[in-house]
Amino acid sequence: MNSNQYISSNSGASHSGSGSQRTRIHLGSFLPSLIRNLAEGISTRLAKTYTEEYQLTITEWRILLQLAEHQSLHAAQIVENTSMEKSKISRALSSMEADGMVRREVDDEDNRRQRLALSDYGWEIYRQIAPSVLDWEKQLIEGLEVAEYRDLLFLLEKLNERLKVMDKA
Amino acid sequence: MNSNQYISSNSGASHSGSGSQRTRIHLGSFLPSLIRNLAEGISTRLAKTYTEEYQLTITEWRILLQLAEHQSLHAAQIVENTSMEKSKISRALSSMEADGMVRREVDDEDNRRQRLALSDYGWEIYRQIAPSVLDWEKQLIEGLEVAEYRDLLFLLEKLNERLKVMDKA
DNA sequence: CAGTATTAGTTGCATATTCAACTTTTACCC
DNA sequence: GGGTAAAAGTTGAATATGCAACTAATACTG
Repeated sequence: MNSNQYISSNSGASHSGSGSQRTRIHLGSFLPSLIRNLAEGISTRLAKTYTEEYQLTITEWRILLQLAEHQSLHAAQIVENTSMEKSKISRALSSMEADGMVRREVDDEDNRRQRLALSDYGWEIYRQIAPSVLDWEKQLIEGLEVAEYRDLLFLLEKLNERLKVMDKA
Repeated sequence: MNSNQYISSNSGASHSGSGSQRTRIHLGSFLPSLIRNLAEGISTRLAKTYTEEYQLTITEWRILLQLAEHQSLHAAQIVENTSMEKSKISRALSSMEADGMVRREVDDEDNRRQRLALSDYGWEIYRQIAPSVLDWEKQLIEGLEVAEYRDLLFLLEKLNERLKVMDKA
């Protein structure tokens, strides 16, 4: 890692203790904004890859990704994996089922749940979109050194874990 | 940085070249999803800090942040800084003005634009919310080493730059 | 095993968001 | 300068979203 620029922190130099004296937020180092802005920028641009040619919404695309990754899921697992509202997911799934992309079957083991899976048509759409999406991501990543990319994945994961811990507290 | 876990990359081991052979996306290392999920998780949880006690929407809060940071802006600059839709910002500003948080004056130099600024009341709200928001962020960051935090800021910035470059291409 | 609590998912409804079309003003250019 | 293009915001109308209340099923607990 070769970052040596000075960045003033929102949480103070000591990086420990509790109770914030400072009442001014510095956006240049305010994590929630930085991450959200970046996410929005990435999503918006990437979405052009698939919303134009296919009529997928971003939400549907994200669900498609989940189902392609795990092949069989319950809605609650998608909620867990994506941090999206369950009502949002419920409606998106209905729409995707109506379009024939998704199959839903009541789970034998628990009749409240339903087993979700991509249909053949769902897979077909996925296969058509995935390559250009991967290509776009590749371009994005080419802005980073290999080590930086690895570190980034590690850090994102670490923050996710942190979020979970904070939820419990 | 002490990340030594193996993470398979979506863009292939060589990390160079162009044209993707692979048609399967691995969510564990797919940057758009990882970043978006994290952003969503952070925003949602943090929002509880200010939506419950004040009736700010996330959009309004983000605008508040912008105005507190730059003290005088045009709407277009908020669009630029946040990647939000200009109509979204337009309506949020109207609402914020109606609530007395924001002042809008037509810009002398260009009558299409308007000079935006927080009112005293706007600042008051900001001062009431900022501490707990900073506190929450501090808790989040405490999950990282100091060097990791620095690296993260660096990487987020680098990706933003990369996005801009890609837009031009 | 009865009664209560939890969980999975859906839905009503109010609000928020998007896209495109529009107004007004400024910039460009011959 | 006159005419066209571009930019800053606004707005109508369709859609998406979030919250809370709801149904149905399972889990817990005495």
